[in-house]
Amino acid sequence: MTNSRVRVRFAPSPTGPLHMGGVRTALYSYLLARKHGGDFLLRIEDTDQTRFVPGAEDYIIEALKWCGIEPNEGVGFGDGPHAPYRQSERKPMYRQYAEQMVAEGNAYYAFDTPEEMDARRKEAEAQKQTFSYDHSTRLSMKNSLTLSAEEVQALKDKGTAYTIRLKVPQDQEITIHDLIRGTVNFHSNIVDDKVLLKSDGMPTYHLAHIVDDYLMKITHAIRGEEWLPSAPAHILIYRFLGWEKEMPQYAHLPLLLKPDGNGKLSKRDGDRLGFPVFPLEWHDPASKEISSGYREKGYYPEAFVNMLAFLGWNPGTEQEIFSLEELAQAFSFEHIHKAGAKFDPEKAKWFNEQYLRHRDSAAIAQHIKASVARSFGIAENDHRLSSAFLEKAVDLLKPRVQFEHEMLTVGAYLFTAPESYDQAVVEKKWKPELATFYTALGEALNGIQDFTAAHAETTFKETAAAHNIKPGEVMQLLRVIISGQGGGVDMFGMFELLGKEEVVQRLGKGLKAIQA
RNA sequence: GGCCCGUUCGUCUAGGGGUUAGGACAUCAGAUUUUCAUUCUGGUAACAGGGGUUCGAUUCCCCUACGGGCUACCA
Repeated sequence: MTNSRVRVRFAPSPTGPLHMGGVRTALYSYLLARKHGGDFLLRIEDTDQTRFVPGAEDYIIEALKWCGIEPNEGVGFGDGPHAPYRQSERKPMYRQYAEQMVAEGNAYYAFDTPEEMDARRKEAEAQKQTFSYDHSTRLSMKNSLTLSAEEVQALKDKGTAYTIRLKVPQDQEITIHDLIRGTVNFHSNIVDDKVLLKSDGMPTYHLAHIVDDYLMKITHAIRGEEWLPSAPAHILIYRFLGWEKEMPQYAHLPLLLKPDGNGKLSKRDGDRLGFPVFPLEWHDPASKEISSGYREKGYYPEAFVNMLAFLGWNPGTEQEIFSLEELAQAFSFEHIHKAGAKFDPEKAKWFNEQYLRHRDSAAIAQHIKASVARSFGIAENDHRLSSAFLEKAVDLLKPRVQFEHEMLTVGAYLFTAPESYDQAVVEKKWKPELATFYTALGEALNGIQDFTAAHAETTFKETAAAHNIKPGEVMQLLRVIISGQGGGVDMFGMFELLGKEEVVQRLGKGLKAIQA
């Protein structure tokens, strides 16, 4: 195992949209593969036909693409040497391994019907116990352990539905070596006889993932902590199949927890607390319900991935901003925290803010151009849509927002003249005798040849001085007159951006509105 | 209930037998910006509890408490 090529798989079930915890699992898997120059593959675990959700598989593929964590092998990514990568299409491959275990006495046929199982469970429940199909009960059930070979054959010939169950040996210590948790011991008596092959002929997760990991030469299996309790059964299956030496190294990741209270992060928490739990917006085909996504909320995929990487992992240094490539280099299991991490939506926003700050203004300008045009009804040839104008606006707005789309709301006054003026400021700062000053200022501004921020500021100060007015007395109201708001971007920078005509025009209009 | 995993500031975490227990988010205060935001500076704030082991435990061991996961012919 040590010398073989690193091959890591991400194996989600297409039962709905991939949630951010799943994306994190995919990310860590990708990072590990990338770090070692190995393979990262996507396998779709669709063995439960009753839970199939249309669109879920495409969603998973699109989400991985958006995040930039693309498999180099598997469903949606050109398949590869081990095709097919969809377990439903691999159905014929699994049975023989289950049968092999039956033949060798490590598994058995079970003919118990769902109704019979239910009855047993209810019975146990009545006595405040939990029914478990295991060493203690298997001899009281209807299976090839309790039935004669002839009876079993007769049942099978009749077409009676049956499952194949793992025959867990008694009184054994099963040890698993987890990459994150170290050695974990289980007693075999508490491991139940898991179903390996369902009555519809499909394998369960337990059998399927092992057969596929073995066949696909997987070296590392990274999955959520919820799988730790079934890991001993998985070890047993590898052992019975004679594949223990080829068994991938398991890593059980801590869970993502809700921001408030306790418990694992769920879709509900997102709705309740107003943050996305899915990478992409999801339209549920059955309920028609829409769940928000990081992409649609305006997150950069790089920021989303960076944030996700830090939920349970750290580089051991104080650096927090990492590109995907840097993450791949720095990634290691030693730095994965063992406890679950409460998700903090505020920090997620902070990551986006960092990426926005460092993004090239020209790129942002280009990116928001269409929505600026749409939001403010600006025609294609208008100078406000020129890259020069947009870039300056972006520079002004950049330190004030966490998302690009906020520039349109926070900085609306840069694109369109105000319709109303902050009343509180007007009441506080307006005095009729100031009218002469503002009128004079308009004229002075209009006289500037080169209408730069610096010239506008000088003119403003000179005009104020000439009128015996301290800048502080008229500054904020001037801002309100031009932008409608008492606060905002650097004022003279805004003047330069808007240009002389616009500023003078807004000044005249604003003054009139205030005096009215 | 049983089994397993876990527990450092409000949150994400670093650290590790002897430290002023470090950083980030959030928060508070000051400076800058005559505003707001940015930026800068500073502050508040943590080793769950109890036993060991040890010259010395937050760090190692045990117990307790608390939290989480699992306990399906779901993954």
